[in-house]
Amino acid sequence: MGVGAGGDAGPGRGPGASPGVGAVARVGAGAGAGAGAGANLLALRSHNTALVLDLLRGAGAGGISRLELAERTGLTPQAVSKITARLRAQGLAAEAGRRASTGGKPRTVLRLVPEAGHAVGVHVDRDEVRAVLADLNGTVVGERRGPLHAGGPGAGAEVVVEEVARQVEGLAPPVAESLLGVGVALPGPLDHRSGVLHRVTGFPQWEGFGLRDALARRLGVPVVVDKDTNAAALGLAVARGDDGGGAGSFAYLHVGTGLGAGLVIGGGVHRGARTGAGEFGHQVIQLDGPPCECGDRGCVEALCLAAVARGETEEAARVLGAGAANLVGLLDIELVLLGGRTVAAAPDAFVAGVSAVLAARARREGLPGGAVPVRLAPGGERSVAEGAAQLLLAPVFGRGGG
Amino acid sequence: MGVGAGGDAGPGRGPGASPGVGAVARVGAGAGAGAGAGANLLALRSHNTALVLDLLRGAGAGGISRLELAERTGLTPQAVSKITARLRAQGLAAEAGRRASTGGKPRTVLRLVPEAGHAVGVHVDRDEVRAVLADLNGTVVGERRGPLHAGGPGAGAEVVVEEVARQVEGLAPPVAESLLGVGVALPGPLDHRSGVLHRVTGFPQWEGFGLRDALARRLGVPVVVDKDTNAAALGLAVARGDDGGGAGSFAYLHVGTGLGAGLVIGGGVHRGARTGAGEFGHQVIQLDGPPCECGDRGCVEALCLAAVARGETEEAARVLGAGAANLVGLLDIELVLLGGRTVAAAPDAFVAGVSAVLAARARREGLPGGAVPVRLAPGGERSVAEGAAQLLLAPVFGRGGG
DNA sequence: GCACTTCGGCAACAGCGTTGCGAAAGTAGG
DNA sequence: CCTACTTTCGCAACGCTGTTGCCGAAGTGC
Repeated sequence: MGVGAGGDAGPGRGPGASPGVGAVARVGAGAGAGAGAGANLLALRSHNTALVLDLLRGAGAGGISRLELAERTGLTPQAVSKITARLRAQGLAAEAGRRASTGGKPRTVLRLVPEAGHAVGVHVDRDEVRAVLADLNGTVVGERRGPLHAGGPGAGAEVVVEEVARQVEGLAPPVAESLLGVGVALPGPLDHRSGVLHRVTGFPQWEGFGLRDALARRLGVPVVVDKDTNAAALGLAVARGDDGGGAGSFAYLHVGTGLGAGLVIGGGVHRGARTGAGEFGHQVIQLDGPPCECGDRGCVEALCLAAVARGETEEAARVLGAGAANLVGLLDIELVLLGGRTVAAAPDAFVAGVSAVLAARARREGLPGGAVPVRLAPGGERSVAEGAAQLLLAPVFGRGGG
Repeated sequence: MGVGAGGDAGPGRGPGASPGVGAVARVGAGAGAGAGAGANLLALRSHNTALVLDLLRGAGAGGISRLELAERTGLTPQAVSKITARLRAQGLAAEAGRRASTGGKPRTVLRLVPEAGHAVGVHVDRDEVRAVLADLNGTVVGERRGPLHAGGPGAGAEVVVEEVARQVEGLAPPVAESLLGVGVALPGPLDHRSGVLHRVTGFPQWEGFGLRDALARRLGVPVVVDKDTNAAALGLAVARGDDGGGAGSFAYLHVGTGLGAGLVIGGGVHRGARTGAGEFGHQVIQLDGPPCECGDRGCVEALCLAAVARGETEEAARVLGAGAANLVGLLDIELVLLGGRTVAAAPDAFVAGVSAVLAARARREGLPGGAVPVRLAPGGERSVAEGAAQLLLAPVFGRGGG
């Protein structure tokens, strides 16, 4: 029944209960990174179990029958029955009514039991810490906010650890069996794999701080850190659903006080060799153009934000569109999503402006399928925190990410 | 003993001999595209077998012992013994001497039997067709060249099919049991999945032609088509070896009569949603700059080639570097490789110029690890054809690509 | 010649998905 | 109400996977 968080992705919490979600989160058995990648039977089971869980989640409250699961996964109905029986025994799935009959025994509908697992997502912003408690569905079942006073010199990163820990403990007792861990999203470059911060924008004193391990020690649960744009992109990827296990790819472009991006390729966040991918803002689109804060010239961020400051929203959108077109051409993604405060101030203008650039590009190329669509990213101010929670939830459903 | 080519990736060739390489090439069991992605025992075996084959290939003539294979894959020695026994029975692997003893029984060294499988790689260029016959190691064991007279209007794509078929048949009888198939690399946009050409540069009359299926029908063996830059990048990825199963990522930038790129992420070629990724040349780095042939303005290709035409190699390299820096920032890749005739004309200048831009970027970022290295792509004029052969060989070793 | 170390295959095993088959639970028709 | 049919789904046996326990094979070192 219990959902022990295992000891995979961070410091464990002592001997957990029966093998639960944690054991599932491991594998992938796929072409991921890592050394060996040899797959054994446990890996096989974990992979298929995660696949089934992902479909159950995608089905939502409506549920999904065993035979549908079999069709979608390519597994035999009997294999699905075994897997779902295990999930029901673990409390992760449950029967939920039955479909209308088509002339025979009606299909039994299965659904995910969202309460079987939880994760905390924390959004550390410039002046605020926002934490949400999400269940397996990603539904927010608790929220807390608090100011962040770490701006002053001398106020080290420990202050942030303490503030984040306070918010987390206020949301969920760390001994709760269903707590998978805590995901923390914050701006600026950092190393996702090691959990070490690098020159986070606005907080120079955090350079080199090992936030993940410090917070994991403090809270006693697994912790994952990532860039805010990656968290937002992950949240959007989950929200989209993507065929259940699809190869969905899109770029989330965030225009706020800065300009960043989160890339989703094959259903998972693409982080790159040093987990620094997605640096969209300092893409040069105007050789020898106006200087940017980063020291280079003609960056998208500098051009776009300058246009915004001048009140020329159309020009800002055109610049953003040029950067997006470069990105689309290089990666051949399917969708561009726009978000952030600046976009929210004039959503239609930005969507139209970026769309126009991509449409012109598609016309020139003449490729079948038409232009890559541009849409406003759904979700409100809480979406980064929700995405941060998905940093822990997604692996349960086989969305390890790159 | 025989290595039937199975019937996976294209029209089969009738009932093959014993299950061989073809059966291995299928799976991945991973996070690839496709619908189901449910993994069964066959998928598991194929995955692990491909992994072992990849390590055997990477070990080269020196070979590798069973225990080393076990360490590298994470499998138990006994599992490796079973897998290698199967491979030896199929003729894909063989014992090759033994290591020096370390106080006990010396390890038996295993090696790949390259002659157990072959693939033909064809490079269709503007005025020439070049075909190579490669064994499992990728070693070229046969080569043919012939002129291509398809430029004239009216000369349809069938002429090319016939010319390619003639070269292939001259190299390898299509009934040879060890022939896995034919890979064809050609310039310009095309759909890798369906094998349909789109406006191949220089051959407008090929628009919409289903080259893959036409050639497969003509030859009776599986055919795969891809962009020339992707083929070259795949060849480079294989040549690098990459830890055996590593997450190697790099960009191959080709500067010839045009400017293209092949992206390797996670050891496989990244092709994107519509298999059109890697369009590096028409990345805009000079908003409202000089017009490009593509109809846009300020593309890298236009700027770079114009600088080359003016004799300003340094400026050309700087422009290329700016594009490469954008790419590195977006994807966080580990390496940039340069190739093509234009680069070959002044290799040091290009490598130095691109390096300088990336070094400056790394200095600004201040990230650990230093700048992304820039190197000249190894291999000569034959490398695209060799890479095209890898389109068939790579899947045998689990390098499906994205 | 003996003790020791290390490699690698044989045999038994647990666990995976698969297949064959039958019980359960509906609809359709008398 | 009863029967015939369809469809779902679980039990049991099966083949195959990697794993474990064990032992012979083949070296080194004393």
